[in-house]
Parts: sequence; structure tokens; C-alpha cells
Amino acid sequence: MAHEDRRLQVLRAIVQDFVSTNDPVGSKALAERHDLGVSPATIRNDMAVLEEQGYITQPHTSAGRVPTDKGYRLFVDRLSAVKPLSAAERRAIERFLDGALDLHDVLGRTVRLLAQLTHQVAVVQYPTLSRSAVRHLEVVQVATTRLLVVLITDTGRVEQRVVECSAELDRDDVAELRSLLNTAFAGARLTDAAGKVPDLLDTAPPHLRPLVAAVSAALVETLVEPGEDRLVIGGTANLARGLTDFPGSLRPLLEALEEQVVVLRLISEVDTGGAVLVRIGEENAHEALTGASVVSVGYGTEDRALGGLGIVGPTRMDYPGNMAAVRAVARYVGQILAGS
Amino acid sequence: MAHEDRRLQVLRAIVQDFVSTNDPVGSKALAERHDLGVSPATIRNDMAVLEEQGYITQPHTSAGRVPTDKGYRLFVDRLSAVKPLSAAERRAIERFLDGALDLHDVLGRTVRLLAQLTHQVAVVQYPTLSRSAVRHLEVVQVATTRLLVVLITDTGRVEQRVVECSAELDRDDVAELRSLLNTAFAGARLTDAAGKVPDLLDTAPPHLRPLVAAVSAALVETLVEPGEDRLVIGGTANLARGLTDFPGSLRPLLEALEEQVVVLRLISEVDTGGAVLVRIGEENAHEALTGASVVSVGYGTEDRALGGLGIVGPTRMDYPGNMAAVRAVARYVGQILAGS
DNA sequence: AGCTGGCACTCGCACGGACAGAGTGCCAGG
DNA sequence: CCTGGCACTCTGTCCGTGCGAGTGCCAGCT
Repeated sequence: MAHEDRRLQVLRAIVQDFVSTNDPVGSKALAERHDLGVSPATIRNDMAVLEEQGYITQPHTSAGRVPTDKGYRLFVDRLSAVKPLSAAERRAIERFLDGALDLHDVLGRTVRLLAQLTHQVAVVQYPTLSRSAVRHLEVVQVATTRLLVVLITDTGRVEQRVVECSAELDRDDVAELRSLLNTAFAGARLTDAAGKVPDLLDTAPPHLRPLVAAVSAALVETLVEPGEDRLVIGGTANLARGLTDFPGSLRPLLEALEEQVVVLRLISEVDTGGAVLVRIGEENAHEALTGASVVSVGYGTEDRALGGLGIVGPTRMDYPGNMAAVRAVARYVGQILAGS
Repeated sequence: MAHEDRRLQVLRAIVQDFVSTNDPVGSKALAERHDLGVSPATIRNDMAVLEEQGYITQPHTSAGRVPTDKGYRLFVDRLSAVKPLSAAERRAIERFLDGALDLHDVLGRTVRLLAQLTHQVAVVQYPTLSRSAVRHLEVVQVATTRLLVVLITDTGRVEQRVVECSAELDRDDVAELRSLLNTAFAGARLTDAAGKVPDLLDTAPPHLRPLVAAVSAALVETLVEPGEDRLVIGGTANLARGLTDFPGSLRPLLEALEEQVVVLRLISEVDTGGAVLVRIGEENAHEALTGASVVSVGYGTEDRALGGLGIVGPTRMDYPGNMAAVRAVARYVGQILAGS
């Protein structure tokens, strides 16, 4: 239908205007700023229908209309094309991420870059341990009965854990332990690590068994458990910009960001197909995220997802632009990490 | 003088009342809430003098008085005793920090604890690399021409760095490199590391020299340079509580916190004697910190300072309580890190 | 049918004046 | 040197008004 179609154009125009001005938008302003080819009166009729359908709402009688979560959803799904990045933005991405020294550095730069491109809070997940494999295990004695076990994954993560031992250790024990662990685990996916422990215990010389058991238990416990996945968060200062966007205050949101676990769940639940995922307002099903949207995507190489990254901002955000930025950054990061 | 003395009591009362109520405090309220033994009229005279001397000011005619930075300074220096922590707080500290697994964990818990105790933003510096010594160096090959060098310090820090090599590497080279580096650097203070490089190069077999040079250069560059010192920051949600405390907005402050370098300077410049340092408002000499105070102290063992920790909050804060919390937490952390 | 211009209506908000309350400075008296 | 009293100043608040934006509806036009 022609009606239907124009009504959607009206919705798109409302979203665009409201995102850029933060003022409820009225029929007259719409007719002026967008070539819809019809008069304000007609637009009003369309708006009445859109409101009826729940896509827009008016804060109070005789103010303009504002998109609802449902309205944004429709906009994202059917009315917006992912905006290509400008040449300057592409260059900025390259410049920003080139010359990173290690994983920590790459992710730190990524989060700053993303925050800067989108003017929102940026979140980057460290490559999931559960999808990583062991590259090397190092064991260092830090006290007579204490070991520091360092795990280096093929994704570049370096994780540490102190293990308390019941008996005193000598240098040879430690060296043997190290080589045992490495032969047993090298190249193994971390999810498979737990399964290898019995074998390892069998092959270990008897006097080392308690030690091996303690260390592998610690490894499995801390490194394979979910929740050990880390986040880098940046750009929280951007929250303070649009104070009007977060009615109560931004305190609950800041708390949720520090909590990490909430955000982690949002960021890590990414589509494996590499599509950008958008969660709008209530869809996040978390009180602190009232009025907030999350745009996230997985990053990694073609054959392997490493983790997720994304942004958190007010529902009133530039979805096409932010989706493009998130996707582009994820691609670059995947590329860089693949090469290292 | 009796006058002088009472005038200071008045100042103390003003600071205390203003901190707890956030309202400019007037002579009448002061006389009611504090047993100063004199009438409001007399207090008014004292207040006039205090204002003359620059310790207090009135936001506008006929509002109460508010302490100036100078007033807080005097309060901290001469009018307040460090408030002892309650038993509950001591228990909370122990409970919170016990059972930490490694350095990362200890510092993470510390920052949450401090934020919770003080209701301010908490900042904890990782043990300074420049005051740490090498416990172990690990070298792992991650690509044909790429090495991951992992440094483990005696303070429990684990730092990584990727080094690009000009020539292809084989397994034996890497093993030899590892043992060379460890014999050369083990136990050495990181500040002395640079000095040991020439010796190391002399003892290295010729075919490894370029490699050794590259790796040690990278080590010195990234690990000894200042600026590589890391911070853990937590409790930013607390900033959103007293929005009134940060007039413009809290954006510049959030930016400064993300900047890290600014805060790092403030936190790391601690008194070696172990005294709690308080910087009030303008004393911080940084625009973003207008209206903010920093309470910091060094932590470490008796014979060695490791780093600094502290809090950042509005000038209108509970100095005695926060100073006590910061000091107590630093002591516990020092203790824990000494034992590991 | 569907669009359009016109019109009456509804609110929120900004402006302005009046008012109450808090707090001060000063002064004369104890 | 302190105190009670008093006049003064200022801000925040409340209320009433007017304006403007925006809407919904209707009759007429294409």
C-alpha cells in the first residue's frame, strides 16, 4: 500500500529528527524538513495511526511525538541502512589500531577508538578463554609452598593464578611439573582441559601427583569457569553528555557497568553469523538499562569467534552510524588478532 | 587567645555541618547543633572574621556560609582527628580481602572495598614496576618472527609484550634466549635492568645478539618507562550521587579518570613516610578536578613502598572518615602483598 | 478515496510579581 | 566582650497569565 509505505517514511523521519535534536517532533517540522510530499495534516493522520500501533508516543498532549522502543526496533530492522564510514573514520581506525604491542594494548586502543567514534560507552570483551587453546603454561615458585601458574593462550591472553601447595617444593619438582603440564595441555582447548586431567595424573610420577592435582584443579577452576571473562570499558564520560537521556540518574547504569557481569552477558551473546545485534531499551530486560540500548557484534577470524564488543548508549542514538562503527571496528580487531 | 580558639571551633562546626547536610550553614543552626556556649550573634562575628580570612564564603548574600578550599585545608590540618574505624568496618576489610587469589584479584577487591567504605571513587595503583624486581622472564614464540615476552615481578605483576624479530626463530634459539635473559636479569631491580644490557650482550653468543638486543630493548622500553604503571579504578557510580557537588557536570572528571595519567600522578606522589596525603580542590592544579579532593597514601611493606592508592571525591567529603579508611585499607593491602 | 486547509482546543512552559523565610550586619545595652 | 533586637537583603517558591506548539476533526477539493 502507498499509505503503509508513507507511514513508515514518517516514522523514519521522526526517528531521525528526534535523534538529532532531542526534541519531540511535530507534524509541521516534519513536513518542512523532509520531502514527504504531503501536508502536515496528512502527516498528522499518519502519526495518529503510528501512535495507535505503538511506534510513537507523545510525552504530553500537545507536544510532538517521540519514538517508542518498538518504534526504534522497526526503524533498525526495516528503515535504516548501515551507514558506510567516511574515509576519515576508516583512516582513524587504522591509525588507532596500528602499532599496538600486545593484546592488552589492542583492546585498550579498541575501546578508546569505539568510544570516540560513537560517542557512547564502549565495551570490549577479552577473547573468551573457553574458545582459546593453551599455547604455554609457566610455573614459577614464589614462596616455599606457593606457585604462580601463568597461562598463555593462542589468542594472546596471559592469565595468572596463585596455587597454594601442601608440601614444600624444590626446583626440580617445579621444572618437572612445568614440562608435564605443557605436554599434557599444549594446544588443548581450554574447554577440553578438564577432561585431560585424569590422563595427566596417570602419567605423572607418584610423588608429584598431589601437586599436579592441585595445580590442574586450580587451572580448571579459575580459567575454564565462565565469569573469568574480562571486559574493557571506556568512554563512560560520554554518558554525562546527554544527561536528559537518563531520567532518574545515570547512577544505576554506572553501577551496572562496574558490575561487569550484566554487560558481559549482553556483549557475549553475539550472533555467530557476524551480524550486528541491537537491543533496545526494555529488550535488555534489566532495570538499570532502562532507556539504554546495546549494539554489539562478535569479533574474531572467519573460522573462529573470539569474543564480543559493542557500545551502550541511550535508546536515542544514531543506530545506523553506531552499527557501522561497531562492525568496522570488530573487523579490524579480528584482522589484527588473527595476524598475531 | 580564647577568640582564636573559638573561631576555629566555629570553622570546624561549619565544615562538619556542611559536609553532612550540603546546605550552607547559618549562625542560628550552628548555635543550636553545637554547644559553642555563645549566641548566634557572637558566632556571626566570628564568621565575619573567618570570611575575611578566606576560610569560608557565602554563595550569595543572606545564605549561610560554606567552607573554602582554604577552610577545608585548615580543617584537615588542625581541626580533625582521624576517625578510628568501627569494628564492623575492620571486619569488612578482612572479609573482603581474604581469599584473594592473585595480585589482580587483590587489587580488584581493594578498589571495590575502598569505594564501598568511602562512597567515593577509589583508585589503586599496581605496584610500581620501577620498584619491583624480576622474578622470572618467560619467552614464548607466537609466530615465526614473533615472540611474547612475559615478565613476572616479585610483587606479583605479570606483564607481557610482543617483540617482532627480524630473523626467523627456532626452538633452540628461544630456549637459549630464555635462559640468557633469566640469568642476566633474575633478581634485578627493573631500574637497573637497562644497565645490565651491555654485559648481557657481551656474554651472548654472536648469532643471538641481534635477538637479545631487540628483546632487551623492548623490555627496557615498555617495562621500565614510567607511564606503564597501571591503575584500577572503581566506584565511579558514586560520583552520580552528589550531582550537586560538581557544578558544570561530572564529565571532565570522568574524562580525567579515564585519562589515567592525571590520576596516576596524583596517586603515585605519595609521602614515603606513610602519611595520608590530602589534596583539596585547587591544590590539584588540574582543571577537571575543580571541586574535587584526593586522599591518597602509599602502600607496601615497611622497608619498601609498592605503590599508591586513594580516593577521589568532592571537596565536600568526610575527611576524617575517608582518611581513616584509606589508611586502613593501605595497611591491609601492604600486609597481604608482603605475604605473597 | 484520499489529501488539504482551516479552526477550535488543550496543554506545557516561560515570564513576572508577590511573599515568606533565612541569614546577615550593626548597634545599643548588659 | 557578649547578647538581643532590628532593619535589610536576597533567594526560592508559588501562582496567575499569556503565548506558542501541536493536535484532532471537519468540510471541501481533486
